[in-house]
Order: sequence, then C-alpha cells, then structure tokens
Amino acid sequence: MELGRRATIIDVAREADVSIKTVSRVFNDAPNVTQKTRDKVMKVATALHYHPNVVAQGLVGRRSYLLGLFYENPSPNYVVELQQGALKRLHGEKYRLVVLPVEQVSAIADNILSLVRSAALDGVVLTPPASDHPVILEKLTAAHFPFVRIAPTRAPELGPHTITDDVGAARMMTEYLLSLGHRRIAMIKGDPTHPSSEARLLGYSSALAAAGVPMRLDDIEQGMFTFDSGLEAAKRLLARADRPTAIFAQNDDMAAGAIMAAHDMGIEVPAQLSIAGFDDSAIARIVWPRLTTIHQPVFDMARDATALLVAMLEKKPHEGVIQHPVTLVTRQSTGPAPAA
Amino acid sequence: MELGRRATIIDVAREADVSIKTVSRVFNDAPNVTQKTRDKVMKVATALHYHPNVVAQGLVGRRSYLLGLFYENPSPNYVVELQQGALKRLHGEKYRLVVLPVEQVSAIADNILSLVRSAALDGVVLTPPASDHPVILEKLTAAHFPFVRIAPTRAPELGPHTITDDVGAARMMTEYLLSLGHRRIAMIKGDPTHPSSEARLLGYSSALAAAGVPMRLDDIEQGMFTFDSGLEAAKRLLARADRPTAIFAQNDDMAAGAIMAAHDMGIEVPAQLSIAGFDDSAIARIVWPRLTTIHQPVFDMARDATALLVAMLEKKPHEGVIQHPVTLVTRQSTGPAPAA
DNA sequence: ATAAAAATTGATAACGTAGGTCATTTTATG
DNA sequence: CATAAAATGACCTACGTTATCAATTTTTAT
Repeated sequence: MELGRRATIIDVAREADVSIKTVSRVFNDAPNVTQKTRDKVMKVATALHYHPNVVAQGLVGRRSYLLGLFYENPSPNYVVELQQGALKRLHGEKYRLVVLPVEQVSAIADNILSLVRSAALDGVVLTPPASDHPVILEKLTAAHFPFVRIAPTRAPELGPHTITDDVGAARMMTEYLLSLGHRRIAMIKGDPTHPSSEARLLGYSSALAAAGVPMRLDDIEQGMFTFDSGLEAAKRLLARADRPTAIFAQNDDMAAGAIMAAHDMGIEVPAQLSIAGFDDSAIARIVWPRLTTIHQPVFDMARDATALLVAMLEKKPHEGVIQHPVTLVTRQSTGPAPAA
Repeated sequence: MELGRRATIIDVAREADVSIKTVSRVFNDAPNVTQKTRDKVMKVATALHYHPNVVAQGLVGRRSYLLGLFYENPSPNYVVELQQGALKRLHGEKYRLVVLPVEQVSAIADNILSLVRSAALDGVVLTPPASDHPVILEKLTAAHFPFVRIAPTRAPELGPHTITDDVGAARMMTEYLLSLGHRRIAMIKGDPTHPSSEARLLGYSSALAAAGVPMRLDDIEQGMFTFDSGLEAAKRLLARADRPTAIFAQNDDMAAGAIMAAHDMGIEVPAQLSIAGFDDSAIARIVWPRLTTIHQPVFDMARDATALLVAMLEKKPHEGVIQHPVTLVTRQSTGPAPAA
C-alpha cells in the first residue's frame, strides 16, 4: 500500500490474512464470524485507518446514502432548525444530508427528477410548499422515488409524513387574543403558495365566527413570511385612523416586522397594540417585547420525517403519519385590549 | 429496460444505436464527436431521462463530488449565509454540499479524518474556529486532504483561504464610538476558542490606546457569541453604578442580547447607551433600534472559499488568499455619548 | 472414533462508468 | 479519385465493495 493512498478492503484482508469476504462480513455485522476473526480484522483495520468506501458500497447496493432536504428560502431560524432536526436522526449513521435550497419551488417542479437523480439522492424530505406541490408529488410518485413530507395539507395517501394542526393552532391563538378583550384582530398572511397560509386563516376566521366577532376583510393583509413583508403589511394596517388593537402574523419573522413597524410609528406594544406570531423560532425571544407565538416543533418534525424516510429506505416498519402537538407560548408582546 | 429502473449508459447506447464509448464521449465533452451524433445521443438520453450515475463516476474517478461544510453552531443567520454562499458557487455544478455542524470543534478534531473519509468527501470548507484548530489542520495536511479555510488567523502557509481584517474592523468601530464622544466603551468578547475574539479585542484596545483613552479591564466581559450570553454580559455591565456609555459586542447576536438587557433595565438606546455589533447578519435589522455593526461579507467569503476548493480539486490555477473588505454600517443603536 | 451437521471461509461475478488501444468506417481535402 | 484526417466502435481493465454459492473447517451426535 503506497503512502497517502486510502486503505482498501484488500489491504486489510491481505494484512489480516483472511479473505476479502471475511473483512466485508466483519464490517457489515454479518453472522458466522468468530470473535477471534472479528478482532483480528478490526485490529488491522484500525491500524490501517480503514473505512469502507461509501461510493463503492453505493454502486453495488444501488444507493448513495445521500438524503436531500428541500426548502424554499424561509427564515434562517426555520431552516437551521429543520437541518438540525434532520441531522439529529442521521447522526452516527451512514447517511449524509445534502441541502437543496431553492428560490421557488415551482421553478424546479418540472425538473425535480433530474435534480434528485443527478444528485444521486436515495430520498428527499419535502418541506412546505413543496410538500403540497402537485407536479412534484406526481413526478416523484410516478417514478417511485422515496420521499417524506413535512406538514402537507393534501393527498395524505401519498406516503408517510409529519403534521401539526395548523388550523387548530391558529384558532387557539385567536381565541387567546379574543380572551384578552381584542375585537379588532388583524391578520398578516404568509406566502399564498404555502398551504399553511390558508389553514391559519381558516383557524383565525373560525375562532372569530365562534365568538360572534365579525371578520373584516380589510384587516387581512398579505405578506410573504419575510421580515420586510411583515413590516410593510403592518405599516399599512397601522396607518389607518381606525386601526386594529391586535395583529396576528402567520409567522414570527412577519410578527417581528410588525413590532418594528409599531416602534417606528411610536405605537407601544403591548399597551396600545398586541402582536402575535407563529412558529416560535429563535427570533421570538430576540425582539422586544418578546413575542407571544405558537410553538411549532420544527426540529422534531424534521427529525421524525427523516426517521420515516430512513425506515422506508431500509424497508423497516414505520408509521404513516406522525402528528406533533403545538402549544401557545405567551410572552410580552400581547396584553389586554386598550380601553376604547 | 424494465419499468422503474434508472436508465444506464448501456440503454442509451443501444437506443441511439451508437457505442457506449460514444455516449461517454458525448457526456464528457470529449473531442471527436460530430454535432449530429451528439444531438442523436442527447435526444435519446433526454427521452430515457438518463443521468450519468455519479456514484459510478465517483468510483472510477476516485472522487465523490461531495464537499463538506464544517461549522460550530453559531447563529442561524451566519450559518445560512455561509451555506448560501457555498451553494452559490456550486450551483449548476456536479458538486453537492454536505452540511456538517458540530457541537464543539475540539470534540471531533481527533476524528476529523474518520469523519471526512467515512462521509467520502472530496474536500472540506473550514470555518472558525476549525480554521485555526492545530490538530485539524495538522491531520488534514498530513493526509493531503483538500481543504480551504475561512478567516484563519494563523498558519497562512497551509493552503488557500479567504480573510478579512478583523483587527482593522474592530479598530474602525471603536474609533467611530470614540468620535461620538464615548470614553467608556465596554466590550463583550466572543467564545475564547474563536481566534477572532482576540483579534477584535486587539483592534479595540489599539484604537483606545491611539486615542489616549485608558482601557479598563472591568469593561471587558466574556460572552460566547450567543444571544443569551450577550444578554447576561450586558446585564453585568449595566448593573454597575458607574456604567459604560457604549457597548461594543463582538457579534450581532450578543449585541442583540445587550439591547434586550437595556430594554429590560429601562435604559434607552441610543440616548443613554450606544450598542454596536459585528457581522451585519440578518438580526441587525430586526432588533430595535436597528444595529450599528461591521458588515462582514460572509456570503462572499463562503462563495469564494468554495471556489478555491473546487479549483484545487480540479487542479486549476487559483489564488492563495482572497481578502474581503469590511465596512462600517451605522444604524440607530449608536449615538452621541450622553452628557455627564 | 467417525459420520453428519453446522459453522466458517473463500473464489468470483456483478454494480455503472471512464479511459486506453487499435481497428474500422466515414468525412474532408487536394 | 486518392489520400489524409476525423469519427466511431470493439474490447479490455480498473474502481472498491457486496452477493452467491461452493469449499473447507469445526462442532456435535452416535
């Protein structure tokens, strides 16, 4: 074995004076190897710094041990939590995680198969809105390409996924704001191509209806899940003479933008205006006042979705759907409605 | 070709009625292929959804086309910028990015070779503090394993890297605060295992010395580059009767924590206290008041470092060092020193 | 002790691609 | 039309591993 070259299974076999096959058996925990042989092989392998070549294993096994994580550029907090959750499951395993951020899910939908194949992925984790994109789902399904989805809202029959109750969570937050006495609760919606935007709107409107509070269409502003879009939407809402007493933004980034708008306009939070978010991402504890929000277990969802994918790939038994609970986290950005 | 199976080069050759060799020539841009043949092959390849099997290519070419990005869990904003920068360079290329967050760089230093080899990486991008870790550098160098470094502070001879002037940037910020009339400028240091902590302290102290302002050791607090550590450090600084009029935190996350501390303690920013950060990450425009900081081109550094790594791997000519400029970004968190 | 059964080990063919060497065919050039 | 040049094909080896099945060794039962 020349200097600088990686040791191969052949080197180990020669050095340990056993067959290649035996070394292979040792490294794959195959039965029918005596402890003595196992020890001898492992000793040599350690001495030679031998690691099985994943690429070669991939060729013969027709897999790459690469998983893809698809996401559309939302907030850094969300992305990092996703990644960490996925990696948590992969830790100590043979699988590796390839990150695949895309500008626009719809832009790559037609080429999804090219993408996953040229990257030689074994499977992918889809996040919203990719988890609901009809073309993506159809192409992957038709090609029998393994995938799991995080928080899909439609086509539950298309394989394993993890979900939360978006509608119920939005209803919970709206009920909380109502309980504080608010009757003019505005909502800042997220990117309309994300299905959770509609789900959260539905939870909001159903809570209002149940309380007999009329929903005003001009209290609903469009955002894009980004800080800046929340800032702008809030400015529009707050510029009106007859402004709402509470703003419920569909994610924390937009809620943070709304807080910034209030500060810029000299409106006190929560004394004059309550602001609520959704996700409980890192940003919620960074803004001042700290944000009341819905805790979404993004980390857990990503971890469990990845676990489902791995189980699929290894043909092990696994659940079809894993539901994660959401909780209301009250902090300092919400308070009693100001007296009229 | 059975249903559901991936097309191979053999399928394409048969269908297009050419030799395997010719298909290979087409896909590898080899000379001596007529445009007509090329078109014919490409047409069949497209129809069959053929993509060269990267795993097989990797086996014969002894590479995996996988690059690793190492980082030690700093702020999400920083991480995402790093990733985006690296991916920017890889876009449309055969290379893929594997993310390798680690809790503690020192914990994996001894196993760095096992790590990169078992993941079958072609090369890695090291970020601080890994870019300065002696064991990591030594092991990778000894094994001739390709790596590039972002912002190393020592051993510049160990290969290509991208840098910024940390010392100069910290000096610039300190001079700016001095110019506003501040004479008691506290500093919140970052994780002591990160070399930039010392560099930024040096820039700070040299600016003070040049201005003839004495440096008080009790104005220097230890942080860990996290929001919470900045919050705690600032609380300690501000609890004193004789408190500083400005706080220069060594990154934005800690500066955001300091702003939170000021809010919690009822201290007005910037009227009573100026706060400055470092990095210009997304958080700088999210906190209120918006943060005066040093713009670090993290995205550019990651992109260029990745470009250097790819050039190394392809044995193309490349620079040894790429220096990126830093700039002072003034926002609303800093102002004139309050009258004594 | 000996045969039979069980456990362990080994020889060799895949996996899909690249690249080398020549032989052969097609195209371009004068 | 003759010749040179370019394009293409046939065939082989290598890459490092796992899977199949046969060969060998060890253990167990009689």
